[in-house]
Amino acid sequence: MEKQKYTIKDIARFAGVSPSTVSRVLDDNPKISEETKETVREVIKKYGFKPLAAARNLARKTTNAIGIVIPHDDVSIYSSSFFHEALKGICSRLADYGYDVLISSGNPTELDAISRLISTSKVDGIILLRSVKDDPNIRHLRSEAFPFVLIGTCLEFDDVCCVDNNNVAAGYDLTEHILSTGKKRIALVGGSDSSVFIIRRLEGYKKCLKSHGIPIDESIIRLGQNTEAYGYDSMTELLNAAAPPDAVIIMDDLAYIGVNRAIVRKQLRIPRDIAVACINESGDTKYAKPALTTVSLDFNALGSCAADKLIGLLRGKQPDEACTYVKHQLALHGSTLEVCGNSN
Amino acid sequence: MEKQKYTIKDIARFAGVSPSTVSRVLDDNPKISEETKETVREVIKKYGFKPLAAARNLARKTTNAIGIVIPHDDVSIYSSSFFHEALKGICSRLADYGYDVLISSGNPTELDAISRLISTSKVDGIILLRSVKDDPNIRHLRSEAFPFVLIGTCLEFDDVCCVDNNNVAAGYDLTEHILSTGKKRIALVGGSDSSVFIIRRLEGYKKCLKSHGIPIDESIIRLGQNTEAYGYDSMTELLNAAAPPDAVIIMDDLAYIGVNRAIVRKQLRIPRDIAVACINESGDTKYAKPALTTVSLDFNALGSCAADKLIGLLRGKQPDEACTYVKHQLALHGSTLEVCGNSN
DNA sequence: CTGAAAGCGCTTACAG
DNA sequence: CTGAAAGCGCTTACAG
Repeated sequence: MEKQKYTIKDIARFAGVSPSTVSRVLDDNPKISEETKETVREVIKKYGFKPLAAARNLARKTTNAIGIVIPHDDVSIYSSSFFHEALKGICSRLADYGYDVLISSGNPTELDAISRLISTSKVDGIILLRSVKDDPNIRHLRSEAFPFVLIGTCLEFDDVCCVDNNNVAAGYDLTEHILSTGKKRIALVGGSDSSVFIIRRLEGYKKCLKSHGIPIDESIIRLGQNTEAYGYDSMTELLNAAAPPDAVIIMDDLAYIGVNRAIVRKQLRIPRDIAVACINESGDTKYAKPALTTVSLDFNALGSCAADKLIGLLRGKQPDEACTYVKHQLALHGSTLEVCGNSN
Repeated sequence: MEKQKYTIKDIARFAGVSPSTVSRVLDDNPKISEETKETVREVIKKYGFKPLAAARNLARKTTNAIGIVIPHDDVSIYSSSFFHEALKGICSRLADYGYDVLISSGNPTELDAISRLISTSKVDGIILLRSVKDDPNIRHLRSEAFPFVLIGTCLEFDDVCCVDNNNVAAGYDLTEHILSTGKKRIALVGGSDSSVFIIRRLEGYKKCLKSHGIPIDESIIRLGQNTEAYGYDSMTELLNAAAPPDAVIIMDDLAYIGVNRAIVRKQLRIPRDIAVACINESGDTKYAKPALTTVSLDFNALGSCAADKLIGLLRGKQPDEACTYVKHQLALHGSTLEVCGNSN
């Protein structure tokens, strides 16, 4: 288990140059002649030499790592594939830049984890996987002037670097599509209205109705929780009302199962009696029959884009815009389109 | 943004001792007098001094970090809360030991990520979040004699350090409970029979039937995939058969929705016509009506236990047993017990 | 119980 | 274009 077999000195000796030169070759320093580089590279390769991170970091006074804190209390953030996908996007992009990703469980709170990461100078920057209203983590990071990027949207400060789905556009596009199929009365179900992303999807929905001259009926907007139970109860109420909707947009994936159950129970046909669409597809929505029209959100891209942006910050590049939007995809299927047979 | 304000030299000067002494106080070295410790600690606290990790690691020739690789292709591993919970367990326990957790996306393969972690000596050990049959990762780690712990069970080598749920017991206990309610014909649905944990749950089921003198009917065992579609199709077939089961155990959470849909469609009463139970509860199973009897698996404990075990290995402690089992919990509810009203 | 000194394996002005 | 030397901030035999 001799981990670090060779040091830069060994390589220098083998290659007949000085350690300084080896170091520069490692860095691809343009001042070194191609000839020397070739020789040294061969030796490096031959012996499988890898510079020791700790030594390099100490000499450079950098950590070459960024930190991530695991949210610990919020089921909705990881119950879909968000957490896993975003993490993957972050890690693989940062690996390209040669950065490590340090992950810390927010113990006892996320703020503690963040303070620890900063004060022990273990990371050069932080990626936040979510934010809440009046977020203490963001406040702390700002007050420390510590480089960070938020995945999500920050309502309080408009200079916070963030990467997000364009939730306004997602809400708008889906509404637009459903209207184009001839439906007139689109209900909204599921997702907490204290979540920023839900608020923004709602915004897009309203904007679209307005632009079509359709009045907004608050009685068919049911934002509460992203759970099956909430979806079932809300949808049941809506369907039992005097003027039931002819379409429903589910605002987040987990509510879908409940909404669908309410519809099945009423023995309604999808999409004839009621069109169904969902923002944020997931395991739950994948096997719907008829296939479910969704807005699919690319969480992996969210992660890699956040990584890009943070690296930019660390290199002193001021971002073009504080918030970068990642493209979403409208996936049109039988639940809003009268095409394939209903094989329930 | 002056991250590292003070060095050990500064603290030594302020405290009127040598850097060596400060270092020893940091380590709580027993040879240092309590008096000196007190003084130095106060200074450390006063200036908020934290030793620079890179310097410490270089001097100690250790990384104080362990690595984790994100599985990238297997939906079933993270679609439940497994990934998130296990990660949390690992991180918070390792933080207690003062270890960092480095996370790497398996890019392009997990094996690449592992090789990278080892060859750049960025971590002292690795925790594997899963294994497959004839696992190349395990083979590589073994051949390098690199310390690692597997979350799961390794069938090939019995000296591999692992932490797992006792899936045999889980299958056994649940079967036992259902038999105790008077049911006789228990079907098994969902979960891939190439997964080790499914194989072991099956083993427990068979063992229990055997011990009760009940013959095993392979025709009511449907192991294939952990998906809603597979659950629905299998359950439908089972219910349409000449001798339908009077109970069903769903072998993994994602198949539950489909199984339930098949039962609802047949308008069967739960548990009177058919008792339903599921191994591994999740978001999908939480809102069932009547409430679902489940074996709940503590993924967080799996993570923290794996952390304990790896730290043990790194400290040269040979583990008492290669495989440690984490306790599961049988949660008995209306889906197998004739108690609460059916509010479906 | 404590300190002076060497060393961990790199990087980087500085000099040539 | 390259090398010698100092330094990054710790730890740890060694000596007392």
